[in-house]
Amino acid sequence: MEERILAYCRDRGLPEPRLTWGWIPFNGHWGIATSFFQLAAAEARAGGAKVNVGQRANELAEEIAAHLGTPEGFERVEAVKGYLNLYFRTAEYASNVVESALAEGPAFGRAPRLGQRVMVEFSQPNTHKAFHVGHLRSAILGDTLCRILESAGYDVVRANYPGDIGLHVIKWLWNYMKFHAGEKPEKDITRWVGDLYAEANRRLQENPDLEGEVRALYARWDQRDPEVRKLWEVTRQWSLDGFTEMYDQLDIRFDVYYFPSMVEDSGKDTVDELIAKGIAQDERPAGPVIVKIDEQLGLTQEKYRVLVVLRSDGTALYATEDLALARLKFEDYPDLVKSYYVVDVRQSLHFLQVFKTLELAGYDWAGRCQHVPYELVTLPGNVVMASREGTVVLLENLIREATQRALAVVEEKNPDLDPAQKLEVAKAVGLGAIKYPMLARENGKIVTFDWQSALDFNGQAAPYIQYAHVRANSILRKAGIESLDALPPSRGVEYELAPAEVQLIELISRFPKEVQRAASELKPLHIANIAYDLAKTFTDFYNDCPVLIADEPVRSWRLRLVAAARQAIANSLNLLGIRAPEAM
RNA sequence: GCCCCUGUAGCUCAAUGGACAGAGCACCUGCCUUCUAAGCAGUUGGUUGAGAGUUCGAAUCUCUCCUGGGGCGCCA
Repeated sequence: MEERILAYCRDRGLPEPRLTWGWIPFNGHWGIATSFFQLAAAEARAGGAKVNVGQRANELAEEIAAHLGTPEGFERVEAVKGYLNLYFRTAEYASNVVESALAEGPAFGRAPRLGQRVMVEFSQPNTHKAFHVGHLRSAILGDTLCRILESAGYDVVRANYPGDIGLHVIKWLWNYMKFHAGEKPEKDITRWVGDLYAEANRRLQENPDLEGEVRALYARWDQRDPEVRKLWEVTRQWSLDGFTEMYDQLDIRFDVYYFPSMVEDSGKDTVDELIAKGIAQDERPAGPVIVKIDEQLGLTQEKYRVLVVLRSDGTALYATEDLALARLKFEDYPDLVKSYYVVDVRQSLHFLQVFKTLELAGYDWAGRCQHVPYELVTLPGNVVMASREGTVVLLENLIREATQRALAVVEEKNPDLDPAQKLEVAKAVGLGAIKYPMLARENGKIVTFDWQSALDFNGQAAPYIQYAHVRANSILRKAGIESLDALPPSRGVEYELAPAEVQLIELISRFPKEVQRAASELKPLHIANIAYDLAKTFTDFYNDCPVLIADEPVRSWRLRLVAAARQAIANSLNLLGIRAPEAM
């Protein structure tokens, strides 16, 4: 097609146009479009004469439309306001889209394997602390990115990096040894652990004299006191068990766990290496070990500034551990083409510094490390969630509340459902309602959490998309179609499609491209958008186009379309980590 | 002081540099004897923070301001 247009322009002595194709943005029309404003403008520049570009573009579009006639595979060609619109021969394309969605099934939208491995590190919760809604975004964003990258053809390693050492752990241990010795968590491990941490802080605030005891305990820790280390191991595991419960509920899993405690020593080795290479400057004991990155790079304007890689007392910092962790990841998986860090935006400079320092140290994989920043989840009034301030919404509470609320709605809407299924639906809906708002906005935008909108199951939200899936499923069930094999055979489209049908097919056809785009831009938002658009368009179809009572051949074709739409909706929900219930 | 992000309808957010800037929430008016009303239809609502520039064309790119948030040598 492009060839013919280019040839036409050559023949006419027109400048070579740069054609960019897009979809025709009108509902119910299916095809591709390009504009001739650029060509008209180029022509005007070359000619030097004053012309009305818009008008000339339309003339060109009309000329070319006339020249093309109606090419093979297209139904209609028209020129409108400077655009050349090529309408697909609907029947043929519609059939291709629906049949490929049905044939590929759960793999619809998935790209062929690339044979390339990437790692995504996400959800770095602190052991010995509460898990609250503020921690949820990294977990959900990271999980969804993994699903998207996997679908785009990558082999994905899902990594977690829980903070298992530091002052907060010592405070917790101190409180436990002094006031809770011998106690064990029963259920709600994470809540119990979090409460003890809050209690520790309260005690220390009420009686600052006790901080001496905490410092003493820290010293014992540093000297690797066996009793302290043992207790740390046991209690750390409690926390991790609690996290695992939480991740299970959220349908999130990990392939590998890294811990600061694993890389504390190797981090110090890395710092020694940096000093030996002359990259880091050792100012101990008067000062810390630092890397003057801008100076190393010969920059006159400050960009990377100075990274402190080791405290003056020789103890490790976050940066110390991150240097070693980055190495460890590439030791474990030397073939990583990318090593992503899903961490909040406040650490942008930190990662810029760490990765640049590793590059200075000569590690060629340093350029493959990439920070994927996201903004925080705050409470109304821009209040940051902090366990010490008590300004948190606990994840358990949110899940429980959302699930209960969803259960109440199911009871009301669909009382005949099997009780076990009601619970299933409540979980799917409750969790979907929690996840969707975290994914349906730019990573760099703050999510303000409030109970009312978190528990609103109406409108642009996961339950709406799930409901569209349920309706599609319901039609097929009533038609007696239990599996795809029971669908009427494919005979192509033998009637003129309604606008709602064309629109639905167009969206289904766009789904695989959106997966690619979401993967290359690392933006789950695109999937959240296409999922909602699919649901919305299916609902329009549902209202406009009866299926079960339609005459043949309409009925048979629409049943296949419904099955294809159900598949596309299910696949998009799956990428978001949201379950698609059969009924609700 | 330097750097990053952000600003779109009353609120929360969308929008490959392109056709009338779209949804949801909220408000108001209707629609269950038709494939599940967690739905649908309709009404109301905009000088895309301001100003300049690039471009045939700018919410989108550049510059200068302004608003809000964040970061900047021993916190994580």
